Amino acid sequence: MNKKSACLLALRERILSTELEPGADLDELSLCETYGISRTPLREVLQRLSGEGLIQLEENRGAKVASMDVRVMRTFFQTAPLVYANISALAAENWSGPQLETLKQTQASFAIAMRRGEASEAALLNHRFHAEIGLMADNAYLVASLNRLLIDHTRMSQTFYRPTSDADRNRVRLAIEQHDAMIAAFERRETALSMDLALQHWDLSRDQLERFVRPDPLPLDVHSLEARRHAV
Amino acid sequence: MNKKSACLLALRERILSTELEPGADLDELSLCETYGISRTPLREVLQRLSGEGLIQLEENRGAKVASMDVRVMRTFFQTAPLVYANISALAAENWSGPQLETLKQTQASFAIAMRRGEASEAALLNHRFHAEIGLMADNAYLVASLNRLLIDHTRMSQTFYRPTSDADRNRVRLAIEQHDAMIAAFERRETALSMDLALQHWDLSRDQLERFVRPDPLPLDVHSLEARRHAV
DNA sequence: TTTTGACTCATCGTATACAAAGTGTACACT
DNA sequence: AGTGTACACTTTGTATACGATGAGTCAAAA
Repeated sequence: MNKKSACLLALRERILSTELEPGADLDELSLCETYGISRTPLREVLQRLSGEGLIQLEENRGAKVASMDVRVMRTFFQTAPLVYANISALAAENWSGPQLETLKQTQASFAIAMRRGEASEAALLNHRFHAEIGLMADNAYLVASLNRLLIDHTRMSQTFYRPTSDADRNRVRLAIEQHDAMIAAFERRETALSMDLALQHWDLSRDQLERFVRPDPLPLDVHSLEARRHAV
Repeated sequence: MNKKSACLLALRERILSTELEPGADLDELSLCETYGISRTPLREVLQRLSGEGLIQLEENRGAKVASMDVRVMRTFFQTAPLVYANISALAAENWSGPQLETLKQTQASFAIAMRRGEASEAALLNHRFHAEIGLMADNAYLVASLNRLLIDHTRMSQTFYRPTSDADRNRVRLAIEQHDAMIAAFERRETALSMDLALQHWDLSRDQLERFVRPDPLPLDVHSLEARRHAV
């Protein structure tokens, strides 16, 4: 029971951090050994992960980490702003109890991880931040979409949290500021503003992600390569 | 493998048709007997159903059919038009291959079931109709929301397919016509029209569902009761 | 009479053993 | 030499037995 949920948590993180790469095969027996449980509970964990969209199960052919082909990318970019904006507005409207406090703590941890350069940790905490906004929205239907989006978003954004230039570092700082602005908007229950901030946040993220999907073309000659080197 | 998926299908239908009522406890052993499989595969089926949002699993406390309390209703009515409209537009844009043909067949079966007064069958075929539109939309993210919505929608609309008045029968006929109009719009890839038709379809459905959620108040005195009887 | 505690029983969770399916390799035949 | 088939091995699927947890009941004490 405890080991099983530990296994579930661990596999989730390993998939989200792309330590287990999209499309990778998962071997039941070795996973059993790793997490010290037997096949029955492990298979239940796999069923759960499959339900969350993190892995894909094929009859008599084991489990694979959910793939991220180019076809789904398009729909990702198409769908994300709609869902993020609405979830954000709903969160401002519906959050209750200690949820905002929890969100603030996650944001604090996120900022720290970022400052320390712990890239994977930062990506997971960013994931958690947005998942918690989903909980605040209190809309089981839309959250289903949100969680699917966040899986791919987190996996794609791995590089984002390993900034290699000042421009990148600025973008990361802006992202953190946007999180703070969102928290403030939620606190005041400013629905329209929350929606707007979510869209701004998305714009930033999208620019970064598109670079991941469609990286800068390789330099054509030595001169542009040199120019590039100084720019970075 | 065959018996297992049969069990999955059957349980899905029994839940959607509210033969298994929201909140009902599910006993593993009796389900094993019913479907002729042992507990291990049955539990995997339950995990799957849980992933789809049809049942809820509680640690050491078995499985319950997903409940439908009033709190989620509100978010249902809030969310449905957004998702249905967008799914419909995407379906018009993205359907491919034999999907439209399949949809037409489902619609035909639906109309027949309706004409024959097979209420449960009609509700399930209506569910399938909209689930197929989800597949046509080809957007894994939004479809996650759609499927959650359809679960509750189908369960709530059980009464809809048992029309008891001429007015109700007219509404059902209109619903069937709207399905046909949607198919035509998809066929011509008319995105905007498809979205509009989905919203019209939703309006019709919403009126009916609200009656289910908030039924007409009981008559206050004998006179209004009498008037009511003639109206219906 | 009510409340609390222990005991029993039903039900859930896990491990292991066995059966089935799929895959890869080696050998033979064309 | 290339292809096809058969056999063995790896991996997945299922059943069953046993251990653990929670719920219900009965009795005893306050």
